[in-house]
Amino acid sequence: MAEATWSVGRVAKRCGVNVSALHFYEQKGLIKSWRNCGNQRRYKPDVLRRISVIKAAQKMGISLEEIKQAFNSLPDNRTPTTEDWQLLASNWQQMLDARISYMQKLRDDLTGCIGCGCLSMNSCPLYNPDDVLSAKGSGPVLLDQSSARPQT
Amino acid sequence: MAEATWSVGRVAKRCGVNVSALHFYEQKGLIKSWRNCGNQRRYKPDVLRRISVIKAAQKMGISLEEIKQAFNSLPDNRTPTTEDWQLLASNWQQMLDARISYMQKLRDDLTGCIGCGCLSMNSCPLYNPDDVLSAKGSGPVLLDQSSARPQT
DNA sequence: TTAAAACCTCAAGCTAGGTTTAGGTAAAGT
DNA sequence: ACTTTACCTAAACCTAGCTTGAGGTTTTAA
Repeated sequence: MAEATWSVGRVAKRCGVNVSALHFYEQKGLIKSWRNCGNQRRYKPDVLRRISVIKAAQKMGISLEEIKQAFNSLPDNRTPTTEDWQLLASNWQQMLDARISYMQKLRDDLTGCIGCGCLSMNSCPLYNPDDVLSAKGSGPVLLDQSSARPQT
Repeated sequence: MAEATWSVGRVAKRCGVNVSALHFYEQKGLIKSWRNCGNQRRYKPDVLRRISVIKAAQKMGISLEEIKQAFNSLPDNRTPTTEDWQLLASNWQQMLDARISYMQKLRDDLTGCIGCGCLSMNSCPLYNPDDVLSAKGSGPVLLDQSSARPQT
């Protein structure tokens, strides 16, 4: 059985994040801790899963705010079960599927459009901002693609 | 034939971006202009395509810096041809394909892992930061997913 | 001809997702 | 006992990708 209580440094090391990131997540309400008699943070083991999920979700382009929302669907009074986590995951899977199709459409548009003569500026997705392509802000952050790129 | 010269406001309106964004892109070296006698920016029509490409590329998670690099492969002395643009596009397509596979792997990992019992913490991709999943920074920005999400 | 709309520059501000620094306390190893 | 390591808080700083504001000029429309 895993140990019942974790210090911030151990959690950080185990999860491959900085202590400062854990402070940050706590401040944003994504994880919780209690304090020992010397005011140091102590964590229940399930914080490890939370952090793993945070990191995985970020790679899917999900913002901390959205992750927080999703975490709100987890039970407050008990350690989340397998089913709790799977429910959460299934929502994200739908989103991922949507995102994947979107990327595929983008790739196809790129193929069809980027080099087109654009005889018809009114119908070209590249030229027309009001298309599916239009953006309102600078969306979520995606993946570290170092693994998927030739070089950086 | 399209008009031979564009003001910043007209370009902005046509492309669905703010004037401030055009200033910004110019400052970053992504687009060029010359000035009229009253010091106002004037653009050649091919700036429209550049901006469209910038916006499309951003939706694919490509940073302005990377877009700038790609633009460096375009000819300096003449308006880029269809072939010039297609060469640029084909590189990005490969990257997009890689990114799509990565997302698919993530989705599968999520399915397999998020709710697992994690009897084996040493082999679970979600628990182990040194996996493919590991990130060094907060990668490129992806897509406005407003169109691909249930609600926001 | 005059007023409004568009343009200019430069600097500061904003959001996300953290990191860094400073100054101080607690816990652990020797 | 003492020294090192870990931890604490608060505030400042960082990058990307812009936007906003201030103060002034140019173009355009009536």
